[in-house]
Amino acid sequence: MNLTSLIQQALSEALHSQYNLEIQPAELLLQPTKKEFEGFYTFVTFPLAKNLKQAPAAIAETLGRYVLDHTHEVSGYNVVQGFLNLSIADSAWLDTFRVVQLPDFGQFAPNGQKVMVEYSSPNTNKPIHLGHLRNNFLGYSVAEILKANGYTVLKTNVINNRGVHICKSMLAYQRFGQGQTPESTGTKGDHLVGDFYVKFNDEYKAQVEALQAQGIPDEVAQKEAPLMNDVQQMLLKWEQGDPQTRALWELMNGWVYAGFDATYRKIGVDFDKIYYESDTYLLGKTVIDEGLQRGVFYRRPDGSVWIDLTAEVLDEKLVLRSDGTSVYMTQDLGLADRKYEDFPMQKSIYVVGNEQDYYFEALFHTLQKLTRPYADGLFHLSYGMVDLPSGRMKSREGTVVDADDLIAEMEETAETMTRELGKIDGFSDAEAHTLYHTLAMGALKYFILRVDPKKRMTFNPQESIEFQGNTGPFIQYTHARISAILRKAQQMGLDPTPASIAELTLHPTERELIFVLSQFPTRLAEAGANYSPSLLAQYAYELAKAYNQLYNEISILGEPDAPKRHFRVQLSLASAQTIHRTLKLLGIESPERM
RNA sequence: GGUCUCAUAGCUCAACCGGACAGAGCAACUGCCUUCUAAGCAGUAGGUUGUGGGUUCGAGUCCCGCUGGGAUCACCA
Repeated sequence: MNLTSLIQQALSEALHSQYNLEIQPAELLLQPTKKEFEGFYTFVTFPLAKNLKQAPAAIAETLGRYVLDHTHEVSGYNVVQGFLNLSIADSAWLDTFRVVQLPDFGQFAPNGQKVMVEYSSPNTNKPIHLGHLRNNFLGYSVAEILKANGYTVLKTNVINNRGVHICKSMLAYQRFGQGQTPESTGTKGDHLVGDFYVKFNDEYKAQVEALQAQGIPDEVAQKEAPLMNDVQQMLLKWEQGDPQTRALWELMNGWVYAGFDATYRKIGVDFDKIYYESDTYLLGKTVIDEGLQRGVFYRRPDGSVWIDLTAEVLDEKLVLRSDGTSVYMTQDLGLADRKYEDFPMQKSIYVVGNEQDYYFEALFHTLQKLTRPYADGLFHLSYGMVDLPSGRMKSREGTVVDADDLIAEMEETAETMTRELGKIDGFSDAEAHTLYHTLAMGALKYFILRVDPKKRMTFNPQESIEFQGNTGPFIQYTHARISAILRKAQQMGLDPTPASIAELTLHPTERELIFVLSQFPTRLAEAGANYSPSLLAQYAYELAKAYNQLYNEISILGEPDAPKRHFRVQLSLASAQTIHRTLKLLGIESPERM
């Protein structure tokens, strides 16, 4: 039993014996004691005052007395108004530490539940940019966190590889591509295709302006521009399976996939299953028929199909166009069924920006009305947009921060700083470059993941490459620092593996560190329940901080007393391992040296 | 206009069912490397939590109003 539940148990008994009050231990909430007070755990007695008809301080005093007398883990208490602060005996801290050292500490047993996490879901026209990075980092981390919480997780990626937008790139390539390839131009495939998408928009804009100059009104000009007609033609050909169109489509998509793969590998995210929209976009039509038959949907005179969600405080939503072609909703209905066939899950998480809150609400309500067995487990992990200090990223204004560029820049910074600090003595070139990449990704991922996913965030390129303070590299540094100590300990013949620990008097920083270490499972569970990597990012920071405080106050290898020295080496090992595990759940690597 | 959402130190972020004097980092200023990695540690300064009410032992947190951002409400994807 861990310390928290032990104390809850004791308090529950105290309430029973002193006040004849029955409260379940788990309902007696403890909070960490504020630093300015003595103690580690605080129990608030205000809520009990009315019930027990006694002053909060008196209740705290009574409970404190009882717990101190009956629980040997509690070594003291003090009362401030209605706050009961409990101090913990060193022997109890050592017991706690023994649990922390166990190999399965913080590893939740399989819970038999399946969860699908869909994330990334790019569009094959656009190389990955900063906004996508938040999606990728979040999705990956949430999936890993859920695994650690005992779920069986399937990571999926739905690639939006068809439609008008793709035809735009294809058309521009046909007209202006001159047979270029990623190889011939030395450009990553996704960037090459993205360039043609931009090219299309430029040419199209020019045509529209030319028409406007002839006095043709805006809307007409936009529709009548020859390029737009050509795109519609091409889309039609694609849908009819025209071999030439399909061949070009496959060629260009192939380049994009290769480019995405390279980026995914670089940022360290992966998927168990990839869905291509070209394979699934027709699936929804049978769902439409089913919905019509069951009266969930209705058809308007023009042939379009709708669902009435006004009772859900939404609106009437179109689910199929009057010409019988799919809208987004149509596809997602079909895909939802397909996902469940492939992986019968209890939960299905869609990692998508909060601009689509309304859409997902409508989608989920629709699936509810269709009484899908998985409908209750659907969850939209809605995250806030990433702003630049100058405001929102706008592709039209060229203010989009490209992921590949950003990472390259951060690697350069990492290299500069590492060299300045003279930290690469004894590194081979390859090792040094691995380190720069590890640090760059650590800085970037931590910078993005430490913010509550639900909140909109500002990405300041200057601050994201800071390596000091509350940053990824600070935590990585702590890991490297501990690794150095462990290497030295090994040379000295000190065995860091868990062994019997003598009864010791602990230093305050040791107690604090054990306390933080012991919190790992709780924090992991919270992060899982809230789908929030930021909780773990914060935890990693607290842990690194606690270790560094200890490091500065007491000597580890220089400790003359052998049992103490041995204990501190073990404490160091447990700290390094827990930092490593926490960072791993965030998708961040822990270097041995830096 | 309807709906949703956000507003905390100069900047970027915290604050677990409502709990103690609202915490970190950056930036500014002070100290600490002949001892395990100073990408570190310790400290100073910085706040009427946008604003006005309400609920209660207690409100950054819950409710209502106001102000100011953002998103969304397509037979676009």
